[in-house]
Amino acid sequence: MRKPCCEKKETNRGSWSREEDQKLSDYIKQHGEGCWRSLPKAAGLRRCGKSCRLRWINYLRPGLKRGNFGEDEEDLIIRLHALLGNRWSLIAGRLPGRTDNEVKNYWNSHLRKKLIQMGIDPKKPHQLGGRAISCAGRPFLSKNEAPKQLLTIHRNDNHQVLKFESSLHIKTCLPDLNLDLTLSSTALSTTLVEERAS
DNA sequence: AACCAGTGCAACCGCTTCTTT
DNA sequence: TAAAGAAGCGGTTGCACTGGT
Repeated sequence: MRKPCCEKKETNRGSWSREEDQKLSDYIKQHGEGCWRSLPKAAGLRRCGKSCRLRWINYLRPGLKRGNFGEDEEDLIIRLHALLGNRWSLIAGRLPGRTDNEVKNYWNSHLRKKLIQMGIDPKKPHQLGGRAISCAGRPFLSKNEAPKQLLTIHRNDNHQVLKFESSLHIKTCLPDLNLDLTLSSTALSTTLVEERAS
């Protein structure tokens, strides 16, 4: 059996106070991130290391964008979700200033409903040439699989074929889903080309 | 004004993955 | 190679807030 990451009876739970935020920010600014397990004690916080990490990553880290998602961000999330499934941290990694928790919450509270209203079942696979790119949250890429290098894109009247390395071919059949993707093994940069059906 | 239901989001939990020994 | 510990991740929960009655 693994030991718990902290003694629950000795730690605060629930919402963070300003003082706690300040202590955490100050400590990380001074010593940098890392060693979350020992951080609470060193920073004088009665919190679990996990809790500190979450608080820093999601709310205190500099450069975070707060507030409403833009239309371009929404589109990007929808497309990346179709491609990657519920891999929120990967999706958030493509949205500067957004966190995985924020993207996940936004998907669950806004985008899922929006898709349903549009007649798209977010749980059902987006059919891409008979190959599901995501199904019930499962991505077409396996969990340990690095994004493939996109080699070519062929466009036809109402679909496009994305040709990846290792002979992974994807045909998009959704008329309003026009992707211009550039994928590499180290980073996935995505440029979206809006060609919505008028 | 009080109550209730719905919603959104911050935080927690437990499992998985990664790293170190 | 295996085991143990740390970090990361996604699902879920709980609570504050809001709008309707």
